[in-house]
Amino acid sequence: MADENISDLIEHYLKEILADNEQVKIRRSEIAGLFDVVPSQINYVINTRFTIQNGYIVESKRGGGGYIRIEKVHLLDDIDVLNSLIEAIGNKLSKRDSETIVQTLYNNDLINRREVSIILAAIDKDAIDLNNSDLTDILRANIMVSILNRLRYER
Amino acid sequence: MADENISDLIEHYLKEILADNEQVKIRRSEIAGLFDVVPSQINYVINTRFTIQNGYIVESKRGGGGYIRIEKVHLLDDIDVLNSLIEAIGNKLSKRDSETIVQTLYNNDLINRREVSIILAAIDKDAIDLNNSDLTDILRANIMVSILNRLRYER
DNA sequence: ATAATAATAGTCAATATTAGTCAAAGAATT
DNA sequence: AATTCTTTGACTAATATTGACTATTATTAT
Repeated sequence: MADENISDLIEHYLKEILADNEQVKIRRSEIAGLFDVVPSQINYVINTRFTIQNGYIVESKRGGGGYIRIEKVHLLDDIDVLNSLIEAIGNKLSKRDSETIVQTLYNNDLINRREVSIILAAIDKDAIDLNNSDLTDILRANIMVSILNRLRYER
Repeated sequence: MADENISDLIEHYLKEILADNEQVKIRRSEIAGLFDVVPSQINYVINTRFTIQNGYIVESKRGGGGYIRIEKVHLLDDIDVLNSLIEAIGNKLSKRDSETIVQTLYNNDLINRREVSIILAAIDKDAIDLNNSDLTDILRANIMVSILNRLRYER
């Protein structure tokens, strides 16, 4: 415990609060001041230690009264399918593969018919077409991964 | 929810009244005085939080006995809601407006909580960010319109 | 009636107050 | 030595707050 760096200390500080609460809402500069680090280090801690993979979602607001809120989410038990799909996607995804994935989700009862059509609408060719098929495949991958990550937990 | 900014407090104050009433009629300077802000901040709150997309119409009158009236709007049916939202989007859509739209869909029972989160995941900043904020707004608009169109006959 | 004045609300740009990004430098680990 | 992780700070972005100026409507005076 003695040889922790400051990012670890900040991480533990926040997780201690999260042990008793579903969420923690902070003012970035306040926490930075508390640990005597620059404010952007708080972002570093969040980006490296409070990711969705770890079961946290983060939202924030700038301007007066701004904040960062970290929320603990309950990761579902049976998410092997999702994890392997996310892994398999990588950074590009063809239309054909995306349809296969949606079908897999449906077959595994991870989404229903309505959700199928919402997801297909989101990655619809016309919606994400930018006259650059590489870019379209990248976007399709990003959007699909984002949705799959969302399906990993419930609130 | 103690440490919100003043604009949020004003928003909640008005929405609390609107929870029990179809409309609320205020004197701008009175509300400004109540929260100790300049009168034009009331306009800021209205312009950012009581837009037509959020299901409110606002009308006002100047001069003696002047007022601002905020009214909850009743769209006739689901199709109307979807059409007016699609119309309002145009070809670009900010993150803030997109969240308002999703909220409106939910308030009108057009989507459920899970669908809210799937849609938000689809238009998540990280998913559709291409280092070009104009492009991001265009993509967000495209995807949202695509989903709204799907919801028109998926029901 | 008309003109002047008072009493409102609206607009817009400047400023303040937050958080986010990114790349470089430094430290720790392999 | 190379690689990865941490720390820092300059710059950017988003949101809120403020106030000077403008526009509209009502009231009062002539």
